[in-house]
Amino acid sequence: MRASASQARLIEAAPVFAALGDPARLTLVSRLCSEGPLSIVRLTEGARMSRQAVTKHLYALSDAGLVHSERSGRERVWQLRPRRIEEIRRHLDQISLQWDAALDRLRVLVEDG
Amino acid sequence: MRASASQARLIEAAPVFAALGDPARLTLVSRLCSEGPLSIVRLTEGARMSRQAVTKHLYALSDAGLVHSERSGRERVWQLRPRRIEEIRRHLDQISLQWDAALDRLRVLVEDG
DNA sequence: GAAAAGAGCAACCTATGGGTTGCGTTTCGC
DNA sequence: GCGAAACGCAACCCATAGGTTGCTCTTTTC
Repeated sequence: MRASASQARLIEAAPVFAALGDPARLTLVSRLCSEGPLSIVRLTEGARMSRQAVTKHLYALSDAGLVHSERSGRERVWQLRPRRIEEIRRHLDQISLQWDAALDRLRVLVEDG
Repeated sequence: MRASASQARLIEAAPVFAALGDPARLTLVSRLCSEGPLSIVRLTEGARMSRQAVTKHLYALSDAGLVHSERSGRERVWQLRPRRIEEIRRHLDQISLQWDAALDRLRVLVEDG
């Protein structure tokens, strides 16, 4: 494939990386990973910030397609989006392959880390 | 391993994700991937911004350990940091494994995407 | 040795990200 | 039906990320 094509695909990943580029959001993702679907108040417990801040982070993750929410009674329950996350994984794998290829090429050029 | 341990490791990755969370920086990484070590003017060619802006992005990537530079005569040449990038790959793989485990668990709970 | 190429430094500007607070609205529990 | 719980909405605040411009300094080049 041409470099520009793989580059375009790489750049599409920017919003996802950006969404994951915040400790608070990574914490939320981690909790949804280990604890399953949770409401906002649940997610706010243990987080060192207000419910509104948590909500904003959740919508940021949602915009990147990483999580998904649904109203349930007076609660809104958030959970990971498996399919989307698998897509991203494949994306990362693809990037990794390109990196590997690039690194191999670079190792031929120079031999330091 | 305990959830808090894997969570701590995940959160350490935040600065790296943040560094990659910008289209301009992903473009720079991509170019260093496909074209090898490049000077600042080279990297500025084709980029829709000033040399200073490119420089700032390069130092952002450098702070995350993704690239590395060296003065060569009147030029400063930037390149990827293979070892560091491999570390990050292993990191991503680890995160992927955790995600897979979590997704398996979630699939047991609910059957939608 | 003078001009030009390549960078570094610093000041500055603006939009936005991350956070808060206050208040209104819906839903649950008794 | 009434209070409390869970949330949505909106305004606001502040730091900083991302970008520019202008000037200086060093290194090539001819």
